[in-house]
Amino acid sequence: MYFEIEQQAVNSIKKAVKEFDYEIEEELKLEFPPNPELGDLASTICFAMAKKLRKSPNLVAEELVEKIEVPEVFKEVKPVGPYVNFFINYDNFSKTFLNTIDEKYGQLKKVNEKIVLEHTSANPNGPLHIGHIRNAIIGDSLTRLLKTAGRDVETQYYVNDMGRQIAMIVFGIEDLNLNIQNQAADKIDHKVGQLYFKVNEEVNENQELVSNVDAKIKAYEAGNDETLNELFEKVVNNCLTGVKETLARIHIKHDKFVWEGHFIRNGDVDKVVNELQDAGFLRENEVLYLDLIDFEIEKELVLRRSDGTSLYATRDLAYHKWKGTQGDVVLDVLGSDHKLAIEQLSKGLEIMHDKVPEVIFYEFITLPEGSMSTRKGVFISVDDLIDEAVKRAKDEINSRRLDLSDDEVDKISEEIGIGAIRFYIAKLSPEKHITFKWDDALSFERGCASIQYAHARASKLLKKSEKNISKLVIDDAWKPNENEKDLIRVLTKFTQVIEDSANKKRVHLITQYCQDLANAFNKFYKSEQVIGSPLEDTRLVLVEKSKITLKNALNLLGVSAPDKM
RNA sequence: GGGCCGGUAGCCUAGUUGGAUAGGGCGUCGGACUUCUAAUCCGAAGGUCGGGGGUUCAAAUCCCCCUCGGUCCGCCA
Repeated sequence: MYFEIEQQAVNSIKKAVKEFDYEIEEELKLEFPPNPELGDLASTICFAMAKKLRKSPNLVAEELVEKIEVPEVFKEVKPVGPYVNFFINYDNFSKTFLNTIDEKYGQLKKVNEKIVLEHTSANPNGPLHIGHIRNAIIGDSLTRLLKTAGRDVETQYYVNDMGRQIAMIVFGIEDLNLNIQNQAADKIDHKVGQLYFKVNEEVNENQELVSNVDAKIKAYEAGNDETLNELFEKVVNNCLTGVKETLARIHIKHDKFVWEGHFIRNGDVDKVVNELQDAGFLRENEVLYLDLIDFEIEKELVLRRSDGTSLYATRDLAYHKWKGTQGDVVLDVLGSDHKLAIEQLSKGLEIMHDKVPEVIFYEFITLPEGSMSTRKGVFISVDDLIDEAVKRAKDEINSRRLDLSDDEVDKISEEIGIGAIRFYIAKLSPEKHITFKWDDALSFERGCASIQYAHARASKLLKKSEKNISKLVIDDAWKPNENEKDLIRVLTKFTQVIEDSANKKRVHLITQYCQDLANAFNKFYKSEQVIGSPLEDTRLVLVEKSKITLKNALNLLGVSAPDKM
């Protein structure tokens, strides 16, 4: 519906512009004026026209507006300084618009584009910590956003089973007599992390052990020792089981888990090395490396160690080459510390004429004391973060509601706790560095809880009315008042916000929309009587449509919309 | 040393393809619960957009210098 009104406005401008000696070069885009008093849509075309016509933008705006035939949905079009502003006629428009909103509101038309999106991909050497969660939340929110914007998205978790970390753990089990199950922790991934930490301490004290770890890496890569292979796989699967549980709790599920070892066993890694060799970009100097000096990257990319084994980058190259065959776009969510690595990798892919990934980078989350490290055992796990969030939410509910059953309290505190975490991460633009503080992350004033609260209020109201919502009809004579108009105005923006955020691949724009929508709804709720008002049915429809939009908007962020709070 | 990212009210932050009074939130201060849940609403105070130069009719936004913080420059991943 929004796109249709925008189109009408654009057409009316285009038609009017024909009366001037001016060619429109680019596709006309409208924007939202900074506040509703200035209208609902605005065009900036007069700046460009002014240059060609050698008149002031303000004058052009006045002349242009005179030529514009006002389309029916608008009440008026007027020049405001250099802008041409359109005012929606809410008396006519509101009913038609609200009737277009159904459960699918926000879902845009399918576009023919398959995206392979890799996110999280944390090493399976311990539990997820709050550094990883930013990757997971950005990746998952982006997936939801892109799907809603009509793209076909497949998510992948790249499993680093061949790295030094897993070899360390296997070494700990085989040679240091450590056992995963004996570690002091509840969850299996935490047990793996504990064991990894212990092996690190041992190896740090006794550097000769490093060669034993190297031997494990080499043997696993060779792949002839069945028992060893099984042990590697068992360690990784153990850890992954715990990681998947954590992700599931914050509503994240990957379509595929792709093991890097796969690309060794199927020969893709060798093929990649050979292909680059044939292309003439490989040099040898004990190690085999990719020389990128011609591409203005001074740092060479090592593809084989002096003992012949491959490196992370080698396997990643094979993985990305394959990913390029699986979709139209390869999208990676990566910490900004990977910038150089991915640049090198992209050059490698370019040399092979393969698809180069598009990358969403995010800056680190650090603790006030400094950065986190699984190796040193210094981190806050996502499980601990969730537990704390849910606990705080529970205290909050218990202080407000005494009429709920224990089961209800548990369910709601889980929804609110998870929401607070996801919202906190999603609302910041990814290039912003975060110093983690509990109180910032877990705020229930405003923030996510107030949005969920708006939804709960809407639910309660609909239930309390005891009417058959699907049968309600909007009063033909309804002329929305200011609070109603403000709410409708925000509702119309939803599809535009989705399209815009999806094009920019920036999810934090959605959080602001959620906040705006909740604010508009809460204000309406506070100021206007619904049940018992002469406009009861009409307002109930408005409440229901707001509820749907709130729910769908929260869903883009992986946040659930409770019916009670 | 070089590359990349960030610095916006007491705190967190949006806006960075140049254009409307720099938009939110927290906190502070003052109001609103006999009325559909006050996790709410209304109002107010609070800004040298890190600093300095420059380009422009117009700069938080573009260019140059400086500064503070993060990060990368592994035969780690």
